[in-house]
Amino acid sequence: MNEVRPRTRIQRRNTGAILEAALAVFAAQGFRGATLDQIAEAAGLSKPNLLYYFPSKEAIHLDLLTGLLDLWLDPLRALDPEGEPVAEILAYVRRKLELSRDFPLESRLFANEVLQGAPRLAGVIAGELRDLVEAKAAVIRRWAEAGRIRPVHPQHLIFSIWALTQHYADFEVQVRLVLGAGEPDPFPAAEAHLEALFTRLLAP
Amino acid sequence: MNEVRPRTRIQRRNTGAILEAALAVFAAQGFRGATLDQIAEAAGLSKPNLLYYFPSKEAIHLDLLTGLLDLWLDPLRALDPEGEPVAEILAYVRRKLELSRDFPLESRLFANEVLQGAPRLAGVIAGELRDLVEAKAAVIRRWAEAGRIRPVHPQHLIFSIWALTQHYADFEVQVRLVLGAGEPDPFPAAEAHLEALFTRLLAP
DNA sequence: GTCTATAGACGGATAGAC
DNA sequence: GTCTATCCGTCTATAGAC
Repeated sequence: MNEVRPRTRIQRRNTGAILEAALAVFAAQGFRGATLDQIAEAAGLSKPNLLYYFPSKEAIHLDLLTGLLDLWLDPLRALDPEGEPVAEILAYVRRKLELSRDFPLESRLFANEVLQGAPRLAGVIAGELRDLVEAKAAVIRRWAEAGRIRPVHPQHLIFSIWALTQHYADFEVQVRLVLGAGEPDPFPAAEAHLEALFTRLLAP
Repeated sequence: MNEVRPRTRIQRRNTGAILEAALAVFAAQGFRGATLDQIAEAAGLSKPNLLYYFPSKEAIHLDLLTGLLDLWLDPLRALDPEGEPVAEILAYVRRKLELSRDFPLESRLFANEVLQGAPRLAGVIAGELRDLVEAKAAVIRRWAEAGRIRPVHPQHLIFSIWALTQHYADFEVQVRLVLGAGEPDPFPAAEAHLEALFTRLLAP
């Protein structure tokens, strides 16, 4: 199921180029919309050569998704129960927005997958992700009960953070078109806006 | 480019069945992922018969997208410059969340399209939608300047409303899996959460 | 209006030479 | 490891009988 173990320099370079090319194509077209021709072209390889490194289109896609998960969950993992509540949540928002800015393709790959029913990620979402959210929701609930933040539904607070930050990656085209040519980089204003939003929501 | 004009009852029934079936399939699989076989099957027609009513797969998709636009923009159009600011914005949030609850397929059709670069909607987004947002942003800005709501970036406020409400349709699978079987309908809690969020953000 | 049959193009994957 | 050639399945769309 997995790619050729990259022992040599050439193998490392080629599997890397394939994954990078595939990320761009899958993010822009979805799994079924992407073709091996496009990926091979973008990676600078022939189609059969690409299939020398990965056994199938599905295998490339799965490799990308699984490789993505840690990047995606780390910011939430870093939420520190011992920290100052509002500052911790604002830092989480900031880290998540940075992911949208620096890894928009990864965000869109993930969005494509969930949007189409998460056929390959349902297990991880119902397992690993759910457990992590549960744990951090408990932290947020304790903060609220201690009066250190205003009362809030913990899970829906987390959904809000995901929705608001990922929107700037997943709907980037719409954001830019609606703002127009005047404001080329929407992220600074987005960061200020989200900081104000969550501060007013949470600060007791 | 368009479908057979539905003069007879049979034609009206069949074009309706096709559009309904196509909405489900396009929403779940995206444009390229969807096949005419799936749509025909879901509509209870043969594939050639389907192509008697619409000239091409593309034409069905375009019909759905254009038909969707009014439904999608009406809640924002209804934002009343003469109303009470916080109540008006909360009502907009509520209407938008109702769309996510009652028309999740439409939301996912739209999300698929924007996510993949809005190839067919870029014109409308940069034109009609941008103008509408511009106009309503001006209203919000005046409210803020008059001290009737707290100062806020109008466009990013609107993006926030889109992101938060559409998340419950577009990422519905993830929301349900993370919440688990305990809470079968996430919408009541979502509505309460969003009402609190925007009230605290905006109430002066 | 609806069907069977099929054309014609494309996409994933493999064979086999080098 | 990389290539050319190609197999085979699937997909959109059309032809043509009824």
